[in-house]
Amino acid sequence: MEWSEEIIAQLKDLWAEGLSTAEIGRRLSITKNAVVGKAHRLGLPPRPSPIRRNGSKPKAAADKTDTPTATPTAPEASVARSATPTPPAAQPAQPAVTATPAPVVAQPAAPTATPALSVVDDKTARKEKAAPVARTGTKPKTLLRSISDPEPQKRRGPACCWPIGDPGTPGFHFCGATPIPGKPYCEEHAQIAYVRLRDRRDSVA
DNA sequence: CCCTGATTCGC
DNA sequence: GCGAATCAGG
Repeated sequence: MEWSEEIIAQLKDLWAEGLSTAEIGRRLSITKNAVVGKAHRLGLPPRPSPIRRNGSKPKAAADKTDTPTATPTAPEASVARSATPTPPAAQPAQPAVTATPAPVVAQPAAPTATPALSVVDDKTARKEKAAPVARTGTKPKTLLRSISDPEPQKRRGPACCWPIGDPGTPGFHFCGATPIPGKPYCEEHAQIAYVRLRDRRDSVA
């Protein structure tokens, strides 16, 4: 895996967005393991992990240089590391949600120089069976983050909010095309935006 | 069973 | 450094 700056940037962004590792992986056309592994190496803030491995390892007992209980006066500043910008309506991305289409807030792989778009259908191959219609009540508005918005929205009509480029980058902007009624993305991007779960199990064998 | 993320370890 | 395998909790 060629972890270019762009990919890493996207990973970070997606990670910060609160997407699950598997979700990010799907979007970047990589495995969740790769995502997690890289995320850790990058020193990204760990997200609510359901577990905390600590028992003994049957595989290999990594005998480290014993860990003394040097407890260095651990502070308590550990507040909610999430501290998400909290978008207008929809939640950032609740990992707890199951069978959910791609979080509207999250920005998928930017079409610009991103293999995901070309390969995404490879593993995800959305059959378009279950229309990822926004959950009743959860109206995905055009939640723009605190990014530099050159043109907020000249037009009043809805615009595809598919992110082009990376947030924070000078050339960053949104698709802006006319979205599908009921969806925040245009038909083109809606296809790749809404990726249903339960699919990459069989791919890998 | 499904999902999730974390860690370990061979490469 | 990378990621599959594995572990582990909901």
